[in-house]
Amino acid sequence: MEIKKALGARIREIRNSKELSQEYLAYLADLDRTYITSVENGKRNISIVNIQKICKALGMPMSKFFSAKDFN
Amino acid sequence: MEIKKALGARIREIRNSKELSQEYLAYLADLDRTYITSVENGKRNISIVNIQKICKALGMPMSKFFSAKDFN
DNA sequence: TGGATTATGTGACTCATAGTCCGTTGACTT
DNA sequence: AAGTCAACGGACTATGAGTCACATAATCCA
Repeated sequence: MEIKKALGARIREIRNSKELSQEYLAYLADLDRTYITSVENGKRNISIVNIQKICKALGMPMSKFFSAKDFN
Repeated sequence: MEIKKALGARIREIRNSKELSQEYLAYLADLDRTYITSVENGKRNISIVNIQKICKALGMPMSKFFSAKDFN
């Protein structure tokens, strides 16, 4: 899968597993709700700083975030 | 360590272990030579597409790239 | 049924910065 | 001296960050 889509899908997967809304995740990560939407839908080429923000908000270290087989 | 610096240090570590010059890595990754310099020195907020390009050029899956303890 | 709320998606926009391309400098090597 | 490598700077263009108004669909409940 294309990397932006893989990353978005991974975020959505974790967010759903924790039963967080996009809006609440956005609040936790200090990002805009619509920005989270577009990232999850693979429309943004997100940078490392925002990846880290989202990982922190999801309560997951980046090492674990990227340990999914999508990133092999 | 701050994320941009950690990521730059990680790239440099792997690049050196493979004995590649910045210029040759830039060529492999289809990026600019001066850009690799600034990324390695933690000055750039690199995006996921370019992280993937560099990982491919280094011959390392992103999952392994981020498995270093710097990213916990 | 209909209106209120919640969650998500989209297009368009501004602005800061990502990223390129030119060249220079200094350290090290042969 | 000449070559390689890393770092840096200026000027430039491309693009990501961040936000907004608005749309859609689902759910709940009066």
